[in-house]
Amino acid sequence: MSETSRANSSTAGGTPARERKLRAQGRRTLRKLLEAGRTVFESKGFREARVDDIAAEAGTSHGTFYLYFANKDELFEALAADVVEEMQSLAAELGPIDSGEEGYRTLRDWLDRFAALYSHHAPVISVWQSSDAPTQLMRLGRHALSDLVDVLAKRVAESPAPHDIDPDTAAMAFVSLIERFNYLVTVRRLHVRRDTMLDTLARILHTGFFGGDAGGRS
Amino acid sequence: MSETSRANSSTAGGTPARERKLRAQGRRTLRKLLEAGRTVFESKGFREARVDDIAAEAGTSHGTFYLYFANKDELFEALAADVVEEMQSLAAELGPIDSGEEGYRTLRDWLDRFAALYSHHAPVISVWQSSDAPTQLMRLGRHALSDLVDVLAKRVAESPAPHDIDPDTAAMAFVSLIERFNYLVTVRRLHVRRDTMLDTLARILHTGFFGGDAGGRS
Amino acid sequence: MSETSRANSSTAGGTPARERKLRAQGRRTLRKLLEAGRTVFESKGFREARVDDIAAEAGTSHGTFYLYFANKDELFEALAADVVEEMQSLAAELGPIDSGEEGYRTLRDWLDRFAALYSHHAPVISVWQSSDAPTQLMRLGRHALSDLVDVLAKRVAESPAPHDIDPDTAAMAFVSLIERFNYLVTVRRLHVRRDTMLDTLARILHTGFFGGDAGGRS
Amino acid sequence: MSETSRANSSTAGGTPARERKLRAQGRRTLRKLLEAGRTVFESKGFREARVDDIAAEAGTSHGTFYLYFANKDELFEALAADVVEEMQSLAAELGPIDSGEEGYRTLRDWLDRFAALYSHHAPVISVWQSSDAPTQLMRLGRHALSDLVDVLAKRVAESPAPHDIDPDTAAMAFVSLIERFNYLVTVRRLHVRRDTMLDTLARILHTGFFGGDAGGRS
DNA sequence: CATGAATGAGAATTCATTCAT
DNA sequence: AATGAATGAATTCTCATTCAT
Repeated sequence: MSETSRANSSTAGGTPARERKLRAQGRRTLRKLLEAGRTVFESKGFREARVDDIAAEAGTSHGTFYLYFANKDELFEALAADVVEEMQSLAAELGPIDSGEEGYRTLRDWLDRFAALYSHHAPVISVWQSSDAPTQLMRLGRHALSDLVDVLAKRVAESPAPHDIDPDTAAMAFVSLIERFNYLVTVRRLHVRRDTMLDTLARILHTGFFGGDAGGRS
Repeated sequence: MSETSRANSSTAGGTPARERKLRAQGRRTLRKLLEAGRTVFESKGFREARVDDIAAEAGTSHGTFYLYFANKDELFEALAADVVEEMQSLAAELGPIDSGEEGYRTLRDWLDRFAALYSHHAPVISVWQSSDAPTQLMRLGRHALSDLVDVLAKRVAESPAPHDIDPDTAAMAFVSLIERFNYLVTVRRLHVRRDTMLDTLARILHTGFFGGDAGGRS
Repeated sequence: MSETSRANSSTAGGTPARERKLRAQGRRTLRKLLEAGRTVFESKGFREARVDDIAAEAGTSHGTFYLYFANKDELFEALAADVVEEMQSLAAELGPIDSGEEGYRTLRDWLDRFAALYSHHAPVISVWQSSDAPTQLMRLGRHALSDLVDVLAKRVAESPAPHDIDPDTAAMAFVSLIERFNYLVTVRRLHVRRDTMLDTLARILHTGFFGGDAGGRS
Repeated sequence: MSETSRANSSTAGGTPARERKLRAQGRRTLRKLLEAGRTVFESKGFREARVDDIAAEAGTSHGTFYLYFANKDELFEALAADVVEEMQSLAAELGPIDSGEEGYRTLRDWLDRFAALYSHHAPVISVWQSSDAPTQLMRLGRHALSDLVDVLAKRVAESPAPHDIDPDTAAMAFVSLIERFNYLVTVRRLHVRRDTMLDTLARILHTGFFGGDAGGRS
């Protein structure tokens, strides 16, 4: 069950697209452009992605792009909308984590889902985390992650953590760790076996943040 | 003692600078350009930084820049050289971390030094971690951090960590956490009190990675 | 009959042009740029020709140029391709020159055709002969002329020339004379009546290189 | 005796130099700059020659150049002055060429001297012949060569040349041939034995322009 | 005298965006 | 709906020339 539900992949489109009613062909082109955007943003980053690259990747012409999006930012936003939403529901899914084995499993499963989400949306998320985006767009990203931070802060606060741990700070640290780690694996293509990754991260996070007993020592 | 010794800030300069003999004034200008680079890279990121911005910040003219560096990359490299070196010596400083209170203190001190290094070199480090740099430059960054990862993997392996933790993976997670956290604080200007930050991170990392006892629960 | 057939003037275009499919308008612009190149190269020489000048002369904007050619060199090459070809077929046309009146007429006709070719392609040829072009481009020119030198060497060797004449050297001398003379006339605008020019050159060359009898002395 | 007398190599210098009285060291630097100019102009042509290149070649600093010459043009002019002078005296040396063996020898000797002059001054002359120079400077060149053309026209007119040869046109052709041929040999480094070259050119020119009997046919 | 330092007017090129077919 | 064509602002880099030490 490591797939987050993302039934209706963004069919939004930018301002130009919304001002017309799209027919079958139009919707197809729109989808191709969104997909192409994902691909190109991932490989080149936001600034380096050329509208031309995206159009070429989508197999349409340069001008067509502007039939659907007012500019690059809008395409990005369309992609980002999805992510924000998914990120929020993922945050919502994160229930209390107790310090026992059950908490460990809950956490591990959740990390699995987070990894799945990340790997699909890496292009967008990694643009957020770089300073490589117009400030405008970065605000989106901040919102997406801040929900997560809030929930995490609550979970940490609930747990029997050491007294010198500040929940908000801890939550930020938690997000830092998983965001960046997934970035290394997904974007920088550092190879780690999925199981190893989940075992290790879950154990560390459970122990470090949620009072988990480190269990059988080696 | 939260300041790393960085007496001799890079006075290297790029190819053009090395091909001339600099007099007092020249050396001064070189230093101003390096400093300006740091400033501008920090506020705008590598790609968005204009050579013009840097020159203006340094209070020199456009063309003067090219008297000292062949291009933006070279300026960046000059800055990076410093960081690589400091990062390596910081890695070397990280001795064994035991699971007791002494290990905790060692770790906390080291994190303090890391934060100091980061805050001074944020512009450079944050460029490395974004995909926002020519691949050429990123290799530098990879080297700098991989030393750190290696040392950490060794320290984790030594410690009485849970059996399902893979030291290499853990090391990556450790670096992810501290790099990104400091990024948020330094570049994104998220406000956290220094003490809170050190207490929280040290406690979490000690507990999560080095078998530290979480100490007095709340 | 002093016009060489050059029906299909180069419609090639540079790399960017070849990567798009040109419509009627595009082809027109391409042609205008090529023609503008010819004009500007002729009046300013290769190095002094500004891409802006060429664009202006073609009545298009700056950026449009780069829709058709990657840079000045490519435009030049497109022009040069034509010349090389024409030069080679002109070389092939040069049959044996006997020492009698018929040889004289053959030679005079050929010089006429050479002059026609030269006047149309002066901008390109004169760039070749100056050291004023990237070495890359000069190689093209060397090939074009060396064919001519080869044929001429053969013709001179066939003719009853004095024993102390080296055919290869003579061929070079021949090409030197006609190339430079036409340069002076075409590019430097030295005024000489066409007939006078052809009469004089044909007579001199026939006598000097092909054993022609100087005919009725004055 | 194939060396033209060029006892007093230009010691003129540009405006700045003339406004000061040069002492020993100054004169030495001036000479080094002139020599460096020759070298650099030869290898790169006028436009491509950088003041920096010249200064470096002369072993002085950038700024020093401007102590002696107001700009690149002036350096070139200083070099050219010599050539004009030598060219004129070489023109003056060219006496009548009869159609016999004596005329042949006279011509051959003169060509030898021309070749010597050319090889020493190739940088300057080849700049003249390219369109690669400010029009200002080219006028100089035109003067230098036009003297030669005038003398040659006279010599051709005197000789028993065919009636359809126009002396002025012939003179231009003559100059074209020898200028360009020497260019190929000197600048483009086409290898031809000196004797072969002189024999061939002298014979061709004697026969073609001065009614010389082609002598022993092969 | 000599030389390092600084300047700024160009020149080439790229690319997002608008337009016409 | 699609696409080729055109544009021009923005950017990097070069280099002749002037200045200060």
